[in-house]
Amino acid sequence: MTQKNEKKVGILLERSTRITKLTFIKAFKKIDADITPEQWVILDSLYKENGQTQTDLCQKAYKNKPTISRIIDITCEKKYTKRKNFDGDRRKLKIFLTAKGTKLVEKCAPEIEALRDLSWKGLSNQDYNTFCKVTDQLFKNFSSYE
Amino acid sequence: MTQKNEKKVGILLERSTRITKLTFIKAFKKIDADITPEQWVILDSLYKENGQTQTDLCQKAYKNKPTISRIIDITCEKKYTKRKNFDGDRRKLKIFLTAKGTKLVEKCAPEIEALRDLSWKGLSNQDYNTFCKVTDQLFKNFSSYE
DNA sequence: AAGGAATAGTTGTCATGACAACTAATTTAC
DNA sequence: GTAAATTAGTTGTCATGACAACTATTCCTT
Repeated sequence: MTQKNEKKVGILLERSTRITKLTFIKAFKKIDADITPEQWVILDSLYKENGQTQTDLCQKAYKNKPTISRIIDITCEKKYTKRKNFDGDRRKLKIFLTAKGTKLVEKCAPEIEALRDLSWKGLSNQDYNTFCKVTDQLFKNFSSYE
Repeated sequence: MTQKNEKKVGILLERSTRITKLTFIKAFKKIDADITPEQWVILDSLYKENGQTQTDLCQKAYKNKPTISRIIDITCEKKYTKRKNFDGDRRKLKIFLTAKGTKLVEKCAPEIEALRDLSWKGLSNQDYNTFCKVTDQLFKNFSSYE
């Protein structure tokens, strides 16, 4: 394991995550979409399944509740989403994409698709599968830390 | 490529990055070290090579200049680092670890080492190599976007 | 030598992410 | 039925990260 100890998982992940996010930022700017990568994650999730609770969104996006709440504040302000009461449980809210939000998602989808294609260029299905395996295992390994 | 398009690189990276960072936060708390993961990256870099410029640190950490400047503001306030003038170029500063900073790095090192070991548990050298290859390729792929 | 371009670092602003704490509502245990 | 525990979402605070803009300094071009 000595060879691996020369490489830090953190820096590899940070680097990749950062440039991925930066590239998404550029893409949105390129198509003149007023949205951040993080907001996109939420809107895209709602596009697939509209009317989710904030807790649903948290879990899907691996984000914490305060962060989700704040992102939704902003997407509501931009009129991309709307908060509605959840029938049967007064604590919960349902979050809906607006027509404006739906339009935006559809506008962005081709460019994001292109980004996805770009990201895996020069890599095989096997590479992808190993990447998934590694990220899953990292998640498991760190989930057990204390 | 249709299979891969079901999976988004962003979310995989985000998830892994987040839990990695969270685990580092827990580790520092566990050993009662007053430091964040991001600050650690800077201190560790200085431990290896003391007296670097901020730009050096930026490049090594894949962070932008304002962020580095702010992190160093805080590490200076905590007395872990000190800014000094760079002989021969009045624009530049050299950043040094203090004795307190050095002590902190040495205090943290075993736990961070243990985290490193934990992170790769259940994964092979081959997995690691593929992970590196994938993250490098992602970096390259996105660096070419526009 | 002079002026333009590039560089090092800083400041402002906004967004996101972590933790802690809180309120209100629901669920669980007795 | 009641009280304790848990849950959904919000607010506060601090740290980080992005972009834009800025000042001072150095480098490059003419």
